[in-house]
Amino acid sequence: MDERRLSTRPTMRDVADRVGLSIKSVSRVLNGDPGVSEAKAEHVLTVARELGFRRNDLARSLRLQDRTETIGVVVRQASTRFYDSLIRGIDEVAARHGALVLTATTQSAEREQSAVLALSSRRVDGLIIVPSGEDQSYLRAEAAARMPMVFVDRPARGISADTVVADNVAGGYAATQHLIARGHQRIGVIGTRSSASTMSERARGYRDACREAGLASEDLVRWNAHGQEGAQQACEELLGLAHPPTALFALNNVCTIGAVRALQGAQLSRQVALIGFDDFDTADLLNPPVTVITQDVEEMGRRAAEAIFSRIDGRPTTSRREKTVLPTTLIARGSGEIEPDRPVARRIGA
Amino acid sequence: MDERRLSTRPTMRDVADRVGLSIKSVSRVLNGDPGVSEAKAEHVLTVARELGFRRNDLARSLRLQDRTETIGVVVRQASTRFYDSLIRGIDEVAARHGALVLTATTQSAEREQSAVLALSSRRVDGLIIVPSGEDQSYLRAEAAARMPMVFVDRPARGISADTVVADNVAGGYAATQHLIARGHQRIGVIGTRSSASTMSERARGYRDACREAGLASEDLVRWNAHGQEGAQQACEELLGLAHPPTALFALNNVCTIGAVRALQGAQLSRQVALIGFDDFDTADLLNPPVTVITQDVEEMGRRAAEAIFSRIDGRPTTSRREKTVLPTTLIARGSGEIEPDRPVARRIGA
DNA sequence: AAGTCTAACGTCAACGTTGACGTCAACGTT
DNA sequence: AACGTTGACGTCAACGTTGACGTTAGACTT
Repeated sequence: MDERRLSTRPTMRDVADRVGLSIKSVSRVLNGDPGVSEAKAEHVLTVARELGFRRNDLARSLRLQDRTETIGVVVRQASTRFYDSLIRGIDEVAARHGALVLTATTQSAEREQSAVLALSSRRVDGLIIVPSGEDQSYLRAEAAARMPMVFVDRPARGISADTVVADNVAGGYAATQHLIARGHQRIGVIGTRSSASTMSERARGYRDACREAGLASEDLVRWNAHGQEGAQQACEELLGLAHPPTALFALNNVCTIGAVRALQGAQLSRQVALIGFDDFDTADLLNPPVTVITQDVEEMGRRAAEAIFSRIDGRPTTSRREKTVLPTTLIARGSGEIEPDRPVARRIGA
Repeated sequence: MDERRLSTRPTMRDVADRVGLSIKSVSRVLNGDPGVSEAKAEHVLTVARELGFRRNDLARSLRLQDRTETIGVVVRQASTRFYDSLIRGIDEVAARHGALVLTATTQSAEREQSAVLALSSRRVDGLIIVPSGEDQSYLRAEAAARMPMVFVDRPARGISADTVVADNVAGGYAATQHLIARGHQRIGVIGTRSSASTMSERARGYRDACREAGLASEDLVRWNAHGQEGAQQACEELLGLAHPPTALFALNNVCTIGAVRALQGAQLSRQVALIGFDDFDTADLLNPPVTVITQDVEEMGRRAAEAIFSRIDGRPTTSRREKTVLPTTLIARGSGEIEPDRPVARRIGA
């Protein structure tokens, strides 16, 4: 009764044979196109259901030269909260456009390229990329073919495209000024890679604020603090200096958590101020609660998705690249409001 | 010089025309097949690069009936940490098999089906699903077509397939017993949906332990604590009872964080014990540090991916379904070791 | 009665790629 | 000199689907 090859999915051909119609009529029914009698249409649908027919969208989008109704997202698995929120924002907009969001995650910067190209080979309608590699010029071909692309969190290098980023410089500046305003003169900084633009911009904001206040800064910046352990060690090193900083600025949330760990370990949570870049779930539950600079990551996702769809829906890919810069906000919770221990003489004077 | 239609990607045809070879020879070169002279092969590669040629994998896998070298993952965006770790585990194994992992996230249980079917229509080689809907019988067609499928975290309903889950009952039992051993007799439970098997199994472990110890339990279980706010409210309600619980068991990490918030708000963090199911980043930094039952989510991802690939690589999809149950571990950090306030009389007696 | 129209179908070719198989010239063998 | 072998190509058909364009038979017009 069922002579089809095993382990192969039924096609319109199979449905058509069973119903006694041409494959084209089946296609019509399944796409809701007119030109098939009510009765036969009904029959087609029944048989399709019975056979477990699932239209092969690969073949479909091969034929219909245009849309696959799919957008690709490429992110590196690293910072915790970022990923979730970003996708949520993208999903929200994509759902409104009836598109599917497929995310490819990469462990390393090197695999970014293969993930991106794999999505491109699958002919997604657009790409949202959080670049982690040093160079995105491998996307020149896609750019030439006018594939809509948006870079999020950091701008691409070696290629020009729409970009959605947070105002990292302003965030770094705000954090630093907040600390300076409370009397801190020695502010330590912990970051991962100085080559990442997010990191270097946050640090630039820090340096700008320091310079404005007439503070030296460079000797208190520690790069290459990878993972929570790395960040913790970097903090411990800073705290162990002859002239230790009285405040810390952690450039992302992994660093922030490492810093909290270092401060708790050294029993200094209540003496040394801390501000972290990017909020995290339990920031308000720690002791003291952690003051942070937040970026609205979900909004970044929404903006990126909107940019993609506006390109897909006609805005020419050759038109001027847009760079969206989203503001950051300081949320004071306690750790950033700790004042430096003042010299005894001045304390008496106060 | 460049007369191709705008905004269309170059195909092997374009490369072939430029080189003056047949399309088949180009295909050979691009696949590293033999039968093309060194010199021409070189030329083909150069031209392909110049034109920005990217093989259309849709067409390729349409032709080669077999693999797309892609596996699909469908998860619901909800619990924080779970997602990241799971994908990391899956990615690790997939990378070893040279496959791409494409993740579709869904906001709601209703959209699970459309995401799964979209991946199926794109002919992924296998599906890893964290079911959130109530029923997965919509996958019958895929099962009939022997599409490899693995369900993670919860078993599917309405269809049988390989499954990878944590030992939720044992975890719930261990948490409860840990509290009972420290003298707690009234243990409150906060969970989201009693209909989710993870939740109900953890609660079953709790009830088993209570029954064994001769404790009543049911009136201290609070369901439908959605989101951190919901969990916080549910806890506050429990703590406000005439006979409040002396310990809390939060059934997932969102609930745990809500519970911490409630306890801190009521200044009871050091009086009421707390154990959370599933670890989270800052659990050891809270005050007191939070005792948790951990499940190795990354390992769940690895096992699921291994199961998928073993099905893809030949293990017949008709062979017996395997259910992998991973152990859970209790990590004592402080919050779970708080003892109940004993009545004065007994305290003197001790 | 011949013509026009329409609904309900069908045929064909094409999307981009690759397996199966064919052609042809150059070469080595006996 | 006839034969087989080999390397370097090319042709064709097919994967599953759909747009463009037939082909019928019946209903409706004049």
